[in-house]
Amino acid sequence: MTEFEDRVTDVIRSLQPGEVVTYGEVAEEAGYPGAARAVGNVLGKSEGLPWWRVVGSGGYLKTEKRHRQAELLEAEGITVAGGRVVAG
DNA sequence: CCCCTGACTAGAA
DNA sequence: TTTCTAGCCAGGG
Repeated sequence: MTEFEDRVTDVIRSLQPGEVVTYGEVAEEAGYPGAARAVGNVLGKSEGLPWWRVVGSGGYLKTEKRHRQAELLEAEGITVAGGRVVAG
């Protein structure tokens, strides 16, 4: 477990139900601005994390599990349409 | 160290 | 709107 993974996992685990952030925001909060890609890698490697609360730029669901992600997000009161999170 | 890949992002054509 | 390029960080060969 690297410090990077430690930071990223900590940030993601601190997310509350209904809270959605982007890979870039997670990377920035973790102290690694620009490491959005590495954030995605950590999400895929780590387990037991609310990965569905992390989306792409603009709220777009980029993952292969976007269908599952949409269901999980809607289960938390978040609306997903057109493959992206609807803000409002 | 160098090269390629990946759940990324912003800018330009 | 779609396609391509440049930048960022981490991991494996």
